[in-house]
Amino acid sequence: MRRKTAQRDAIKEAFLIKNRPLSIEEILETGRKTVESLNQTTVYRNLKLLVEEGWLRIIYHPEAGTLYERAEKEHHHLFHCRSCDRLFELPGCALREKESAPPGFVTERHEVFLFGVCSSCRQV
Amino acid sequence: MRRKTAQRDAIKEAFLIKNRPLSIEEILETGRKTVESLNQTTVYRNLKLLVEEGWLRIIYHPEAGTLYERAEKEHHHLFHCRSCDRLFELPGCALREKESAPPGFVTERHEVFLFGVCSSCRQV
DNA sequence: GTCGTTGCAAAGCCTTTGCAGGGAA
DNA sequence: TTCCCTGCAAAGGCTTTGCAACGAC
Repeated sequence: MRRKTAQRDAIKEAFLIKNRPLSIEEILETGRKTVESLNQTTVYRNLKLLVEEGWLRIIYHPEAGTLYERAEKEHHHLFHCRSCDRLFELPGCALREKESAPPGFVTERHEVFLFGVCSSCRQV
Repeated sequence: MRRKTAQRDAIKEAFLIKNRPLSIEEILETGRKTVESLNQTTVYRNLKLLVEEGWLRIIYHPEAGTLYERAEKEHHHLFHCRSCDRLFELPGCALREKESAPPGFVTERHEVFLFGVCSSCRQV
């Protein structure tokens, strides 16, 4: 039986507030605004639980490292701006999944990481 | 000035022999067939050098972990089979890069990881 | 002989585990 | 009261750094 704790609520709340992929550090930082004593180990343990129960999804990003995001989010691609180092969630999907693998292969899901310069940085 | 060493040659040779993305462990294992004394630290140091000089490229794969591959390879996507756990390099590119990001964003490169079942596993 | 390289050990990250005390139900 | 959860410390992986010896040139 899973119990309700202030720590776990604070961690979940961090995702609802920020509404974007978060690093361990950001989760800890944001969660501590609600539960000051929030411990790093507790964060790791709860992230694991939340991934197991399908509330979160893990992302291994080449530039940003390990991130977590809400699992219920619609499929999207991540764009990393090399200028401002921000990560953008892009709507839609420009991958032709049916043509993504040779005949006989069954593609069940995919991850796309885009790299370049975002529109704000472009204009400067 | 860079010197020619048996260790570095053995590491490069591993990529030429295997001709696919390799993990640290595989590089070490393969390299030791040529230079028995090959040390893990030496591998790490040389991989860093080879990435810097553009001979290798690093891949952070969600399932396979950190891998290295020859930088001169043509652009391709990686397919991971959840049944046999093998990694396939797929020819071609099914991403419509121009449409991959919103107006104003400039996509310079991308990485695509596909997940599913390969044709050999499918047939069993 | 010079100084880039190597091997070994130690140190550094990031993440997980052990354990006793604390708190939800 | 039960036993899940937390915090702290210690331990585990993977990767980097320090240092003395080695060896390419």
